[in-house]
Amino acid sequence: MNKIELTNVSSIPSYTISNAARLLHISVHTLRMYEREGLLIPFKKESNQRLYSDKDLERIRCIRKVLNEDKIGIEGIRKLLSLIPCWGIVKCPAKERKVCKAYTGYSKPCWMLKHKNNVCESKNCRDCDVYSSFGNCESIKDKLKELIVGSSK
Amino acid sequence: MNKIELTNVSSIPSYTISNAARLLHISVHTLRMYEREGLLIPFKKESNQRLYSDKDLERIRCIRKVLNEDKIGIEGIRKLLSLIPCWGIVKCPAKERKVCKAYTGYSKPCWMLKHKNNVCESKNCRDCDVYSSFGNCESIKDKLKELIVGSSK
DNA sequence: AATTGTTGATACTGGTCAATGTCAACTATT
DNA sequence: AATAGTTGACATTGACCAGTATCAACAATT
Repeated sequence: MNKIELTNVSSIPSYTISNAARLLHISVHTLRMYEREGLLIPFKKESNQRLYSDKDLERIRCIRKVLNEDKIGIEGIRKLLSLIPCWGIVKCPAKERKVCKAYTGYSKPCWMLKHKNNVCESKNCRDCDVYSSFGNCESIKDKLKELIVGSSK
Repeated sequence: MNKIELTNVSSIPSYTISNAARLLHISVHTLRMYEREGLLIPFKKESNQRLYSDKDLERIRCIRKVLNEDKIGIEGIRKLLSLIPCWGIVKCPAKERKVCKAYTGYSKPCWMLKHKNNVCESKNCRDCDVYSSFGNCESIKDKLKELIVGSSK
């Protein structure tokens, strides 16, 4: 099911930053700003050049919808993202959780932190399920629904 | 444990709106605005007069911190509040969830909706644990930590 | 060689919105 | 009767910020 979604919207990073900006009708600068603010993790070549996939573009459209239509600022989005229960998604051990700022903190999404000595260390955040929880606009709550079953009656 | 917290900060509604405004150094108008925007549910007498408790004041201080320091707007707070997994807190049956806008929607906290034919119908939102999940500023994530245990290793 | 990319800094603009003020008509408290 | 509360509407203000623009120095792509 996740596999299907992944193939429906291509995750292959193929657009340069200027091409991506043209497709989205925004400036190159704005794309870099989103990245600096922690909302976006584009693919990077060895040369450090950014490349964007269709999935990235979808995420950016979502960011812009929230910013422009819902009138929620970048700081607000970051707060929303920091509510994503990464510990439940990547199944990090309770021992690691205790000292992890993604678990104990409240202001930054996990992928903005330097993760050392835990299950995330070897992971690439761009490809992580936690980061993708914001792939489309309602997905954070959908992820909560998945994780919190509550009464099964 | 919850009992202790409840008695530490009084939930007894004792301040009139003008007294509450004076204590918080804001205007009466602002208090009514927060209420209209769905961030606050003051106690109401039969005569419709609002009364605020110390717990209410604490919540309002939290709202103002998020608004003024974190620079998240009212709409953003509402989005945060609508992420509270009420279905896991009040243990509403799966059958009810399916047709409940608090579960299916993404933009309004449950207490802003008219709830009919479900477990919430008889409840007073002001006293509900869901509404209290925003009693202090970090409590939404803390509630998620409670509900999502993840790996128990 | 020319284009397109990278970094970081700095400054400006236009629009949005939290908050306040004020008006009017009414009701409850004291 | 006077005070303090309620509702709704409408206008204003001041601050913030998303987005753009433009520097400069440099590296990679084509």
